[in-house]
This record gives sequence, C-alpha cells and structure tokens, in this order.
Amino acid sequence: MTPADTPDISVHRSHSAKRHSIIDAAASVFCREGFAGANIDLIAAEAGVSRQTVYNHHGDKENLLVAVVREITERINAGVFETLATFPDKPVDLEAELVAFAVRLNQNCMCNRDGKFLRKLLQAEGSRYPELFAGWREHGPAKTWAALAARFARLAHAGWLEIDDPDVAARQFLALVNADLQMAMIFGDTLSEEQLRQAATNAVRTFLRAFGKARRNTT
Amino acid sequence: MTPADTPDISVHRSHSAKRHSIIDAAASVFCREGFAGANIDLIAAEAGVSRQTVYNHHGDKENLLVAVVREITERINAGVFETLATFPDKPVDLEAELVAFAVRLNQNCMCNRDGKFLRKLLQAEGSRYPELFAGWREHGPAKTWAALAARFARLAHAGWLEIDDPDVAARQFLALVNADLQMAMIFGDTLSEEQLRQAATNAVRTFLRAFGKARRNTT
DNA sequence: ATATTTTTAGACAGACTTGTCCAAATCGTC
DNA sequence: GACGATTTGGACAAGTCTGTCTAAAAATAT
Repeated sequence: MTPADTPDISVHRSHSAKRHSIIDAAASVFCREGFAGANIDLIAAEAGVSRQTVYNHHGDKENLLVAVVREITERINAGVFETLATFPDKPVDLEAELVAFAVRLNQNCMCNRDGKFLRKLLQAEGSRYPELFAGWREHGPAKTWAALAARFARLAHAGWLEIDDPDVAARQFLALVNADLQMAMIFGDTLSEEQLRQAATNAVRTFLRAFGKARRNTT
Repeated sequence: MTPADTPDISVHRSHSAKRHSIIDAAASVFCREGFAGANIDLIAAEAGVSRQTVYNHHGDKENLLVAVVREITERINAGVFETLATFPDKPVDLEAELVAFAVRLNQNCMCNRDGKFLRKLLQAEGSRYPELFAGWREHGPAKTWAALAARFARLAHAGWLEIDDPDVAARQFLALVNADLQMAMIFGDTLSEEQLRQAATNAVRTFLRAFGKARRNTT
C-alpha cells in the first residue's frame, strides 16, 4: 500500500539525521570538556534537540560515548583508506609526490577534527574504557602501518628505495611527518597548510636521505 | 586501597612530607580521572590525610592543580637537563652511544610517570588553562630541542655527522625515537626496557643512515 | 482530517562534589 | 607534663548532574 515513497526510509532519515547531529555535538563537547566534564544539557543544546531526545536515541551517557567513538573511528578509517589510495605507486618525482602524500595524510587523517578528537579521547579515557578502543587499537594503526609498509616495499622493489624492514620504515615515515607538529597538536592548535607542507618537506628529505637510492634503476 | 589499616605511618609524617604526599596523590588521581573527574576525597585517601588537610595546604582544587603542574614540570625539566648532560660529546662508537642516550632519554623523561602525566594533562586541559602550561610551553620543548641541536651541531662539526639544519635534525631524532612507542604511550602502557632499546636501535640506525658520515675525519 | 509516532519543556528525586565549620584528638617542643 | 600548632572526622549547605516521568505539542503517515 505504499505507492511511491517508503515511509520507513523517510522516518529513518529524520531519525538518523537527529541521531547524527547529536553524535556530532557530543563529539565536540566530549572533546572540549572530557567525558566526566561533559554536560548532557549542553550536548542537547548544541545539537538543537531536547535532552530527552538524547536519552531516547542513545540511552545513557556511556552509551553515547560508545556511539561517538564508533562513528569517529569509522570516519577516520575511511579517511585513511582513501588517502592511502593516493600513494605515489608510480612516481615521476618521488620527493615531491611523497611530500604531497604526507600533506594529504595529515590533512585528512591526523590533524583534522576527527583525528584530534580520537587522540584526545584515547589518551583521556583509553585506560578507563579499554574495550572502547580495542577494535581500533587492533585494526586501526596496525592496518595503516601494514598498508603503508606494502607501498614502500613495492617502491623498494621497483628500485626507488632501499629498505630493510618496510614496517619500520612506514612507522618512521609517519613519525618524521609528525616531528614538527607534535607540540602544536598536543596544544590543540590548528595548523596552517604552510606548516603542514614545511613539516612534510623536512620529513621526506630526511626519509629519502635514509632510504632513497641515488638513481632509480628501472625503466 | 584505604590506608586506614596503617594509621601510624600517616601520623608520623611531617608537614612538608604531607604536602608532598598530597601532591603525589593528586598527580596520580588527576592523571587517572582528569581534572573534572578527580575527587578530593579520593586524593586525600590516597595521600593518607584527611580532606581538610588537603584544603589547609593548597586551598581549592584549581590551586592544587597548579601546585601539581609546577612540581611535575620542575621534575621533568630536571630530568631532561640531567639526561642531556650524558649526550655522547666525544663518542667512540657513535651508534651504540646514541642508542644508549635515546634509551636514557625515554626512561628518564618521556616514558616515566611524570612524562605521562604531563602529556595527558596537557592534552586534556591545555586549551582550558593555557596559562598553566605557558611557562613550560615556552621554555620546555624549545630549550630541549635547542640544547640537543647544539650537541648534534658539535658532532657535525667534529665530522661525525652531516647536518644542514641541526634544529630539524634534533626534532627528527626525538620523533624517530618515539616512532615505535607512540601507540603504547597513548594507551598508557608501561614499556619494557627491551621495547625501549629496540625502538632506540631502529631510530638511531635510520638517523645515521640519513645524517651519518661513512667515516669520521678528525683525529 | 485523523491517527500514530516523535519531540519537547519542565519538574523531579537521587546521588555526588566542593568547600566550610567545629570540637576533639594528636603531634612536636619545651 | 604542658602548651601551641596541626590534623582529624564528621556534619553541613549549596550547587551540579544524571536519568526518569509526564502531559502537551509537533510532525508524519494514511
């Protein structure tokens, strides 16, 4: 009897739209105030809904935190995957392309709102709710490192790099990229693109000094 | 948990000893629960004093936080200074000595209780109480980096290293040393000495691949 | 237009904290 | 042993926050 539109979907859409705005507001407040300091009235106000609606959707405060963490980790994983796909597999100017890749990685994954939130919440509540981040801990960084290591291994095989242990090289690449940003990130500062580019340039230069070959040997 | 079974101990402590044990307990609780979640009754219990004594010594909660941060930053600065003094200025086996130095740096400064506390509190409350960490922000990492950069510059001048920008090299050295420890540190895990040594070994190897000279050229 | 579901505003109890006050117990010192 | 300073335990008010409940309002589907 439902001719054209499916009521479940439209209901679901408004439902999930509110759900989403609540999660967004909760992420913002949790990040600013911490879990203990977060106020559900404030989250409701920031989401533009009543407090009761927050409880209708997510139950209690701890449950809301779970929903927020799940959402954010999914978004981050998607961003990482998407950015990894832009790795310079067939480079022409390896240095320039690695710099651009590093900038993308920072902009899309490490330095954006989600990255900041996850880092902050991880450090604040990671030991209190280990099960919250167990999934991410297992599949997040390890998978990223492995994927990046595979790319570097391929570049090494193609004669661009000279790498003993691709896993170590991948971790060190990421560490170098963040070397100049640590302090700003820990303080929650927002980084200009110029800063990101400078940091990536320094990092890639050193990375290639350690692992680059003087000249490529493939066609 | 409750030190009620050993009242003699708490009774016998002097005024300044109590002050110190309060700051220690407060640091522990602030670090575990965050500022908003920290409970003064719990701090008092963990310090083995009554709640009133906490208020007698440090006034209100915010004041207690100030005292704790001051104490911790002083201890960290002392540890950094002390460790920097053990930098291999006249190395025989540069690689081995840099590895040992990196291990000391992590054990005494970055990975110990104080370092964990400062990192955690900085990220949780750094943007809420910027004046709390303003002094450290200005004089902490910048001074460390500058001091380390000066050491590397001297090594370069002595023919051990080939470095364009000693400041960048110093930051990258620290970043590399932490590359394998990031995840464990963010989760608050305690690191075995073997892990620290392995991380330092990987870091120094890459650092010397980038900046080391094949052979020293001085006497 | 009507029926059903969702949302809202507000009140509410229960629990928890902070910071103060005070009288009694205890400590260091003479 | 006595004295002054410190510490203690407990009571206390004032405030905040969570989570529930209710009846009215709004939105949506039929």
